[in-house]
Amino acid sequence: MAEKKRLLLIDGNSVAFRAFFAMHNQLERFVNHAGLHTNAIYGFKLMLDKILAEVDPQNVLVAFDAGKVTFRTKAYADYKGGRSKTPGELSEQFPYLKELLTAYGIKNYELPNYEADDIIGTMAKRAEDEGYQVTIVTGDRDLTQLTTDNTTVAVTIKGVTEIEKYTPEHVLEKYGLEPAQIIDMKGLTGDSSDNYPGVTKVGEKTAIKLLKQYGSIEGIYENIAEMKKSKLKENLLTDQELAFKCKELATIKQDAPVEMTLAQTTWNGKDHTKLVDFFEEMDFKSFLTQLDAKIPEEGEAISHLAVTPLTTETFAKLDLTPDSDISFYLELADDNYHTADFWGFVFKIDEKYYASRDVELLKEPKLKTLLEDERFKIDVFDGKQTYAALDRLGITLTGINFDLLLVSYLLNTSDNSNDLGSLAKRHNYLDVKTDEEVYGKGAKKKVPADDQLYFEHLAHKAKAISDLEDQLMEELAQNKQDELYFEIERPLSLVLAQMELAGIKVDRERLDRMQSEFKERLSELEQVIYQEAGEEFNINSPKQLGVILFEKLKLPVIKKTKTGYSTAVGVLEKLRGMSPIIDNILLYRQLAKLQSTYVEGLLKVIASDGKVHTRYTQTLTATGRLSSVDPNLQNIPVRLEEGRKIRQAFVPSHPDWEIFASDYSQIELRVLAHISGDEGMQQAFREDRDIHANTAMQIFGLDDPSQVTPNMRRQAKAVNFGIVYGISDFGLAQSINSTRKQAKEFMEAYFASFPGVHRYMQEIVEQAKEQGYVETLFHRRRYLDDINSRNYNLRSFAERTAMNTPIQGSAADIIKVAMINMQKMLQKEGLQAKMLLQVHDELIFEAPKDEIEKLAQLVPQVMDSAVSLAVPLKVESASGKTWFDTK
DNA sequence: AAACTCACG
DNA sequence: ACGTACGTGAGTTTC
Repeated sequence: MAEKKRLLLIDGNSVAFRAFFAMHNQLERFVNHAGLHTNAIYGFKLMLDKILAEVDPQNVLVAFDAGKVTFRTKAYADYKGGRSKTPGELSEQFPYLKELLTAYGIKNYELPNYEADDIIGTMAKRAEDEGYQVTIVTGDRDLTQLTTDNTTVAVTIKGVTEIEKYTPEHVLEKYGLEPAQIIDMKGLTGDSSDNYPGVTKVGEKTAIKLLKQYGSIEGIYENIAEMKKSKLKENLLTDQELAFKCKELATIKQDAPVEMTLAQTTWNGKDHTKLVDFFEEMDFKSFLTQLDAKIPEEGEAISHLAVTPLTTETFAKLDLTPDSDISFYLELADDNYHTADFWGFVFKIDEKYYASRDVELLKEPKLKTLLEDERFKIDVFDGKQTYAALDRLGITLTGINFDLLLVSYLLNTSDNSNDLGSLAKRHNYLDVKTDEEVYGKGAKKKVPADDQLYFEHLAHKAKAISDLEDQLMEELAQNKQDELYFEIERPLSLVLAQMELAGIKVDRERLDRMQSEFKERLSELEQVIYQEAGEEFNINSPKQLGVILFEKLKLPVIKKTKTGYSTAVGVLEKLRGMSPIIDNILLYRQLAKLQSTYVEGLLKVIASDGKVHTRYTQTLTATGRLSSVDPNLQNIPVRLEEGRKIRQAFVPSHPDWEIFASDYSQIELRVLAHISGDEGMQQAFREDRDIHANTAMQIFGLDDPSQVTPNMRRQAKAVNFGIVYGISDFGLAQSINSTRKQAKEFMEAYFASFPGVHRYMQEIVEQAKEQGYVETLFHRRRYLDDINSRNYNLRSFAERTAMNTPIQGSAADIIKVAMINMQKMLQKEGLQAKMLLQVHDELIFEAPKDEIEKLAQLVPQVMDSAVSLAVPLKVESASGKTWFDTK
C-alpha cells in the first residue's frame, strides 16, 4: 500500500501564546534592533522545525483566529469574556509570525466569525476524506476531540518543542474517554479560560465518571430520573441548559465555510533568501549561522577536513610553538575512563589536524612534552576524563586552558549531556556528529574501521572545541562566571581526578564475610515470610508482594502507585502490628538492599589494586553538587547501624594508616543565615546554639532551651529542612506525619520568628521570575524555565527550586573551594595524607597515623576559612581504623 | 526502558 | 481543582 499523504495543521494563536509564555522569562533578551519583541517568533520557529522534521508533510496550514467576534460570542455573550488582554509584547509579533511562515513557504489562513479551531477541524475532516494522515499542533487540549485513527493531535507541553501526541488510544488511556466524549466533558466541567461555567461542582473526575456510565451529556439526562438523590443530581438538573450550551460551545466545527482548498496548502519547502532576510530583521544570529552551516551541502552533511594520520614518521611535520592554538581529544571505548579501551586521539594544532588510533604514540617525547609542559595551552572536552585517562599512560596532562564540557555546564547547569556532538548542537554548532551517529549504540557500538571516516569525526570534535571557545568564554564573562571557572571548577577537575585515581581501599574479606552472613539471614527470613504468607512468592517484586499483603492478607491499602499498590517503607510502617509479616518484610528489604547494592555491588567494582575508583560527575547536577558513579560512594549507609557496618570495609591503603573525616556542621542552614541576612538566625549560629532546638523555641514560643522536648526538636528539625527545600505545607505535613493545617501553622510561626528568611524566600522567587534564573554565592547559575508557567505544579516546583538552589548550590561552592585549598595545603605541608572522598558536606582522607594530629588541626582550618560568611562555619572531625570508625 | 524502592546529603 | 518537599545513583522486576 502506498504511503498516505500527510497534512500538518497548526493552531497559530495557541502555539504563539505557548511560545510567548514559555520564553516569557527571556522576554527582554529577545528584542531586535528595532525594539520588536521576538521571543514568540523564536519559539514558534523552533517548534516548526521540529514538527516539520518529524511529520515531513506534503501539505501545511497555519490557522489563526480572525478577531474577537465569532459565532460563539453571538451564541453566548460571555464567551472568552474576562480573559486578560493579549500582551502588547505578543500582539506586535503576529504580523512577523506571518512573515516567518511566508519565508517557510507555509500558508496561513483566518476566517471571520470563526476560531482557528474550526478552520483546523474543517480542514482535518476534508483531508481525512481525501485519505490523508493529519497531524494537528496546538497548545489547547480541547482539540483532542478531533483525534481519530487518521488524525493525531500534538499538544505542546513544557515550552513548545516538547509535545504530547494524542491518538484515540492515548485519549482513552488518559481520560478513559473516546475523543468524541471530550466535548461532553467540557460541557460538564466548563472552561474557565474560555469563561463558560458548565455544571456547578463538576470537575474532570466527576465528569469522566458520569460519561463512563452514560456515554454523553444526552445520555446523562435521559437517565437522570434513575439517579439517586444527591447534590450532584440537583446540580445537574439546575444547570441542564448550561451543560448543553457549553457542549455546543466546546464543539469544534468541521463544516466551516473555509475557502482555502487542500491543494492550496501544498508545501514546497522554505525560501532560503526570504529566510535569511527575515532572520536578519529579527537579529536571529544563531539561526543565520545554522543556515550558513547547512548551505554547503543540502541536508545534514558535514564539511570535510583534511587529517594527517600521525605516525612516528609524520612527527617531523608537527610545527609547534607555545603560541600554537592546540586542541586535544582522547577517544575512549566507553565512559568509564579508568578502565575503558583507548580508541585513539586527535590534535588540532593551529589549522592542522593529526590523528591516530595508537595512543602509545603519546608517550613519544615530542607529544608527551606537548601534553605535560605547562607552556602549551591545551583546549579539551572534559579535562578530568582526559587527565585521568592519560595518567594510565604515564602522562600528566598540564596546561588545560578551555574545557568545553565544563564551561558549557557552567553556562547552563541544566544542559548536562556529555556527548560532544549534542552539546555543540545546543550552542548552534552543527558541524560535528554525535558519537551515536558515528559509533552506534549499545552492543553495536564500535570504532569505525575506515580511517578517513573515523579521523574526520575526531577532527571535527577538535575543531568544535576550538571553534566554540571564543563564544562560550565570552558568555562566561558576561555571566560573571570567569572566577567560578578559573578559580573553582577548572582547578577542581584536577583535584577530583587525583582523588579518583587515588581510590579507596576495600577490605574484600570483610565484604565476603558479610555476604555469607546476609545470605544466611535472608534465606531464613524468606522461609518465615513464605510461611506467614502461606505461599512462596518473590518478595522483591512489589507487584507480587502487593497481592499477598492487600488481597490475600486483606491489609488496608494506604497508598497506590500509578500501576498498583505501594509497598514502600512508609506504607509498611503504617501496617506494622497488623501482621507479623510486615516486620519481617521490612527487615528482608533492608538486608536485601545491603546485600545487592553494597556488599555485592562493591565487590563487583574492586579494581586489581584492591581499591574502588569512583568517578565524580562534575557536570551533571542542576545545583552544582557533585555526584559519584561506578560505584556511588556518596550513599554508603550510615543511618542504620546494620548498614553502617558496610563502612568497616573501607580501609586505609597502607598498614598503620588511618581514615580521617571532617564534615561541615549545618552548612546549608548557615548559608541560609548568611544569604537571607536574618539577624536572629545569624545570632544563633554566632552563639553556636543547637539550631533545631533554637528553631523549636521560636516556633513554640518557649523562652528557655530546657522547655524543648525531643518531639518539639524533631518537628523543628523537619521545619528547618522544609525551609531549605523551599517549603510547602503539604510536604512538611508529610514529613512530620501531621496535618496540612498544623504544618501551615508551623510555617507561619517560623516566618514570624525569622522575618529575614521570609523576606529572602519572597525576594528570591521574585528575582527568579524577573531574570529567569537564580545564582549561588559564586555565580553558579540555574535557569528556571517554568518559573512563570501557568501550570501550578510546574510553577510551584520552580519556585521551590528557586529557594533551594542558592542554598544547596552555595554549600557546594564552598566545599569545592575547600577541596582545592586542601589539596594545595597537603602539598605545601609535604604530607603523605591523601584526600579520597567528598560526600557533599564532608571530606574523607587517609593518612599515616602520625599525620592524623596535624590533619585534625589543618583540615577544619582550611574548610572553615574557604569563604567568609556573616556566620562562622563549623567543622567536626574524627578518625579511625576504618571509615566506620570516623564517628 | 520504565517503574518501584531505597541508600546518601 | 490540583498534587509537591531539594539534590543524587543503583538494584530488581516487569513490560
